[in-house]
Amino acid sequence: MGTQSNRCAECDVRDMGLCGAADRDDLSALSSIGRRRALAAGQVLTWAGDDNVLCANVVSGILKVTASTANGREQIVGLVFAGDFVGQLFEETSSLTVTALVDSDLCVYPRERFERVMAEASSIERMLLRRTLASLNDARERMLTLGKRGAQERVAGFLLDLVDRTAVRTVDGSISIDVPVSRGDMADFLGLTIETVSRQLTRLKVLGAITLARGGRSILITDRAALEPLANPE
Amino acid sequence: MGTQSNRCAECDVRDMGLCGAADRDDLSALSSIGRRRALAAGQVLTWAGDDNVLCANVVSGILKVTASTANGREQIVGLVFAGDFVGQLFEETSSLTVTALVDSDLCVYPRERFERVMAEASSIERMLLRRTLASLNDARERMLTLGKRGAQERVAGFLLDLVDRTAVRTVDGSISIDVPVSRGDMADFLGLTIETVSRQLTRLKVLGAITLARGGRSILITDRAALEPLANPE
DNA sequence: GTCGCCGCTTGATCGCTGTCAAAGCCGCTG
DNA sequence: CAGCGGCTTTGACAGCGATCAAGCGGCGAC
Repeated sequence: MGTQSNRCAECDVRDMGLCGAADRDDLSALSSIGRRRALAAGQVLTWAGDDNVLCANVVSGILKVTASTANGREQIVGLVFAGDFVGQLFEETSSLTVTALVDSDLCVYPRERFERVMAEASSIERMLLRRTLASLNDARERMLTLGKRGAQERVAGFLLDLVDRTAVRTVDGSISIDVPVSRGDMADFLGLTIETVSRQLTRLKVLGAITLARGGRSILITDRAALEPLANPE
Repeated sequence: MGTQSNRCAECDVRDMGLCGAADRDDLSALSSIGRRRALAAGQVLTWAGDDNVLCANVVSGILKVTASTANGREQIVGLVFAGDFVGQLFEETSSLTVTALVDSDLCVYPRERFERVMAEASSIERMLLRRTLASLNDARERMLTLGKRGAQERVAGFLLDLVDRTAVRTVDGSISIDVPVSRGDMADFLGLTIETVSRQLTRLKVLGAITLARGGRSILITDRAALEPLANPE
């Protein structure tokens, strides 16, 4: 390890994200500048304010991207999953902090070299454009949530999003989901406080829509139909 | 008129935005599918939920891009100025409504044809990628505002942004800015209500940081230094 | 097993912002 | 010039979510 003996061909995300769209030549160009890197839960990849020297593809795990105000309040502005790309291309200094939420593996590139490779690799450029447009749509949907939705709608909507992303259907009609983040991260993501998130979850529990387990980290959706109108009330 | 007799070469935004980066061949390809279109203030270019058939470059004017919840609450998720591109590429149906805030001129393209032209025009693709990345950064900064900042910070910050974008310095130290939107739009943009925005503005007036004129549509920044800490408190 | 820590939950209270309502201001029309 | 209508401002009040402060519970260390 340490070298790029991990060729892209045997990468877990070979068919996902940027790499999935790259043709053979472009992929080998990418592969020559990438380095594998493991990040433990809680470790930071990039600090806001630092020189913006790297970007990466996520091979496994989940990262959070946070923005923060001058006086230290934090907002999660994006979650990054396996196959996703993370980094602020074309910016000299980074305004965002990127942190691993769970143990994660990345394929890290020097930002400027990545940009130069990409300029010659139109298949990669095209894919990145598509993904960036998709991220922009996500961001806009979340702006709507942060600007106009109440706490109950935010929490219920978040659970439904999680279901669509990582659902594990169980024997009876219920759906089990693992919440990959702490209550604090959930609150930062939703623009709420820990306490409000917790209260909304117990409200949902009392309503019979969900049950909590494993110290709140595992949620069983017992009545999805009840959740929908709470997330999107008439 | 009605034809593309308005060739790109004589366009007001020839050197801005997408067109500014396009090389000669790419530009003529683009020019052959674009049509000029004027939009009066208040007119809608695209409705959320409709088939997503077009995209455009803004030649002059200002548009707002809004997202809305099922029960009708609206959030402005972006403002589009001269030289900017607007439209949701690669989406079959649009989730956003685009409305002119002031009389505007656009260069409108059929979305799918634009995508096909772009696929052959890497200079355009590259420029669009850069702009989309910049929009994403904007969106994330705004998520921080919507999630974590108070009303005073939002309003003061909005004014400072306007100053940086469209300042008209006057004789004494003061700075005059035209607010291009109604109080209602300002509120939608900031995730507040009309009344809260109005109250914050009069608060700034009482503090001596600004004075209002023209029914609130023109704002004189009399003490920018006082505004900064209100927008970004320690 | 038991202790201690950390994250989650629950409770009480406060303040900000939204809501509802009315009045003011300005430009426009006739 | 008078009257009207839309936008803005101001006021009173209520509600939601933040804040402050205990409890609770699970998990690991010893």
